[in-house]
Amino acid sequence: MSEGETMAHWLLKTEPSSWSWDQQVDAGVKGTSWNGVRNHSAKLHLMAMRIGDHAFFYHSGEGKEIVGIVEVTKAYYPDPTDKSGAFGMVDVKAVKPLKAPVTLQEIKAEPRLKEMVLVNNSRLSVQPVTDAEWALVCAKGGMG
DNA sequence: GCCAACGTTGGC
DNA sequence: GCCAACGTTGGC
Repeated sequence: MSEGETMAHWLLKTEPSSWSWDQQVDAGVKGTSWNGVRNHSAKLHLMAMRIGDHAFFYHSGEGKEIVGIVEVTKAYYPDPTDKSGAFGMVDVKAVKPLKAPVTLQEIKAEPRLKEMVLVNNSRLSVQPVTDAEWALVCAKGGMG
């Protein structure tokens, strides 16, 4: 990353029944590949991620809350589980859990977060998060 | 369990 | 290249 450049922030969504925060933590500092993305918008965001970027780890379905923060440890590369070769993935490792998970309900109740992709396009599995949104959610999560 | 939103597929 | 049908996601 070049001098003075701010790190981008993201949000990664997962069903805890298929991949949970606890599993991410168990994966340790080595991290794991964030595979299985099969959506072109999500792919573009994955491609824009760089090593060191941070992302919220969101549990959809059961929970519906941001539970932790992960860090990108490897930039976009081909996803071997995609036979077509069209999609790729990044590697992420768990950084830390939020002191208090921030629920979708809380996010929707906060006017300053009404532009969050999570609110407006909840189906997108890889989302950009603005610096302001990042700071607000961190504060709500006791990470201020 | 329902259904709206969205992406993908396939016939034309 | 359009669009209807279909499947999936995910909040409610």
